[in-house]
Amino acid sequence: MLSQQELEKSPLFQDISYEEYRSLLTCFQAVQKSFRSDDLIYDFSSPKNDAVGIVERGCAALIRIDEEGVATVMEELGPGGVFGRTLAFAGSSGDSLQVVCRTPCDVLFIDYPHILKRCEHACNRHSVLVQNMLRLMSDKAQALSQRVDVLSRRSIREKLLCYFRQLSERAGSNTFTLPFSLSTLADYIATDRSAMMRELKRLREEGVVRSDGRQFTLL
Amino acid sequence: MLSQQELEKSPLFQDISYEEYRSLLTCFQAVQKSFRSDDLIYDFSSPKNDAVGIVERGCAALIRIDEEGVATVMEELGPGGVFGRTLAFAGSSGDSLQVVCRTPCDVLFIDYPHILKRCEHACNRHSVLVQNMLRLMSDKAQALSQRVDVLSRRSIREKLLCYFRQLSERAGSNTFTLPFSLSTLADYIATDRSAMMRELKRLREEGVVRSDGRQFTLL
DNA sequence: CCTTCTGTGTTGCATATATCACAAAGATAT
DNA sequence: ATATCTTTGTGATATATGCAACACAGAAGG
Repeated sequence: MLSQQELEKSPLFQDISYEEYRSLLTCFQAVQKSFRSDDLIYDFSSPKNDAVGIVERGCAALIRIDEEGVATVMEELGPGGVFGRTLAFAGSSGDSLQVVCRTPCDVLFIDYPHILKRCEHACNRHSVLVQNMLRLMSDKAQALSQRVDVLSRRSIREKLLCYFRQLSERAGSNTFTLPFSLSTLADYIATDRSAMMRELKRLREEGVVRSDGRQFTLL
Repeated sequence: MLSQQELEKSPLFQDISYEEYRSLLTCFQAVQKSFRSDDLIYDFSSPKNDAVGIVERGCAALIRIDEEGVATVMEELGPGGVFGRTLAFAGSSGDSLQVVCRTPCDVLFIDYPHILKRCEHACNRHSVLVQNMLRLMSDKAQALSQRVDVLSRRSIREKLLCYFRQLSERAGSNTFTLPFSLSTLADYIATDRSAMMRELKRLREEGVVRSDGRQFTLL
């Protein structure tokens, strides 16, 4: 349950009053849970719940682990991040898909079909919520598009540069900070870490980028 | 302008009457246009319009062309397909992004911010439309997720198998048909065509798949 | 009919990338 | 402080992948 102050910051409950918020929680059979770092938030392999999760506070990550145990970061989920079976990955049967807590999190679970169904009460707050949800889904689609943009590049060099340009654009500056470690970055662009390090060194030597730890500058 | 019959099939205007539909078009300053094969539907490089396009009928494709002129299929857009600057690709400055007509198309262009803004009339049809739009965006997110799932695999072999499993699951059968040519498939999984053909041959030889033209069977 | 184009199938060769292995620096916990 | 991690950095080697080139079939179009 969010406090009144937290509610105002919530991307999902924007423009919704505290009273409306409370009645909506009931209406949608919503459940809010808190997690600590490294907690398992959600496991797609257990087919029990078809709920949708929305990150209200903190950070989480969607991880895929394939048959050989290789882990890949599929998505980074900040506040407003949405995840759920219905809107992700058929999940090639063999591998497991999990949402893992990065920093202490509040996550709201909602029965998604309930949102898409027309409310018999035709309640006004419902439609505001749907509108907010649409905003979140647009953001998600955009984030995924950018990911595809990076992954569809044909070499490590191009992948790195593409991702750097995205970060630089987001930061509004030539200098920016990686949201995760270099090891995770290799994972994110779906290549071998050592190969990526080599390419990174080359980029530095050629004067294309400058880097210090996780801080980078495009030249 | 859709006919009454077409309207019922439209994914965006589901549960909306013909009268409501007509008043919505005005309300959203929507414009419907028709295209023929190979027509350029939308170009992201021209920053004039921030509209969102929805494919009502026919098929289109979102194509990226990078500095060196290499084209990559970013998305296949069928009926219900959504595209627009706000919900895709920052587009690494250098390369151009276009939506191209595949089969004769009807496309509806809507001013997107207008949808996300709250309607001062609080009209009921508006909220139904938002709900339908949410459904479309969910579908889009799901499609993009699956694409990421494929692209994040580390070898051509794994990419192919992952994609095949998706198609097989979608078809509900071990046998399925590719939605496009083998050449385009290479493009879709972001690898070299000849390298893909080689891997495909190996898969056939090892008895992992059977294939005849665009028809495949997983064994 | 011939021409032109796109899709398919295959090969030799160069090289980018993965694999494995090791070492040092920082982080975290005991 | 010590031990145990993870992260970063680098190199030698094997291999997967990209590239260029060619041949053939079928479709589309004049």
